[in-house]
Amino acid sequence: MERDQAEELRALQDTLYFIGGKWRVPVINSLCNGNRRFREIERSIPGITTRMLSKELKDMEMNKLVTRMVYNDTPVLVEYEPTPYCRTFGKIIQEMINWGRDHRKKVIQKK
Amino acid sequence: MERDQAEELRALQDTLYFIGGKWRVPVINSLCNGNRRFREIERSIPGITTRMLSKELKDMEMNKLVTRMVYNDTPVLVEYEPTPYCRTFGKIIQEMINWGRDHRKKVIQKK
DNA sequence: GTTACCAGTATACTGGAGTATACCAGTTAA
DNA sequence: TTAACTGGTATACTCCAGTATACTGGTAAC
Repeated sequence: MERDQAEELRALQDTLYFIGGKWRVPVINSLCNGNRRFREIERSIPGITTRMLSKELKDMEMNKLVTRMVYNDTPVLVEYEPTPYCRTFGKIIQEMINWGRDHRKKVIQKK
Repeated sequence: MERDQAEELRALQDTLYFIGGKWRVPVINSLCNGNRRFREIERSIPGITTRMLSKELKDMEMNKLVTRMVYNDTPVLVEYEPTPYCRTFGKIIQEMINWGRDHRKKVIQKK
C-alpha cells in the first residue's frame, strides 16, 4: 500500500513530465485529428507560435511520437504523421476533453 | 467538424489550464488516496516544498477543490478534505497512472 | 533543556518556457 | 510584379513557476 502509492506517484509524474508544457497535448490532439501539414497544424491551434510548434514537432520527432515525411514534389511538401505510440495518448486526451467540457458547464452555471 | 475541433480544443485547454503546474495533480492524487494532514500530504509527495504545497492548497481551497478543516484540539489539528468535485478528476488521474506505467515499461525495454 | 513534531510564513533568487517580431528561399496565382 | 502561400529559422526579451533556506510559535516527549 505504501509501496503502491509511491509507484503510482512515479507513473503519474512520468505522464505529467511527458505532457510537459502548454502545447504538447494540443499538438498531439491536432495530429490525431488528422492534421498533417505544418501550417495546417499551426492554424488548428490558435495562439501557438511558429517557433513553439517547430520546437514541439522536433522534440516529438526525436521521441518517436511523430514521423516527419518530406515529399520532393515541387514545392517541397512536408507531412507529420503521429506514430501508433503517440496515438496511445489519445485516451487520456479524450478524458481531458470530456472533463474540460463538464468543467466549463459547471463554471458557467456558477455565474 | 471544424466547429467540433475548436470546441474540443477549448475543452482540452481548459483541462490543461486546470492542471496548471507541476504539483496540482500529485496533490489531488494524494488527497484522493486519503492523506489529510499537511505534513502527511507533504511526505507523500517527495520533492514538493512546504511553500508549494501551501500555495497549492490555498489555491485549491479558493477553487472549492478542497475543504480546510481546523479542529481546535490542542495542539491545533488541520485537515484537508477533497470535495466531490475534486474527486471527479480521479478518472483522468487513473488514466495518467496507467499510461505512465506503460510508458515506463516501454522506455525500459528500449535500453 | 534540547530535540522533534505540527502547520505553516517570509524572503530572495533563477532558469527556461513562452512571447514577439522579423526574416528566408522557393512557388504559385491575380 | 506584387502579394500570399509554403516550411520553417534567428534573435531578443520577459515573467513567473518552482527552488532554497531560514524562521515562527506552540506542543510534547526524552
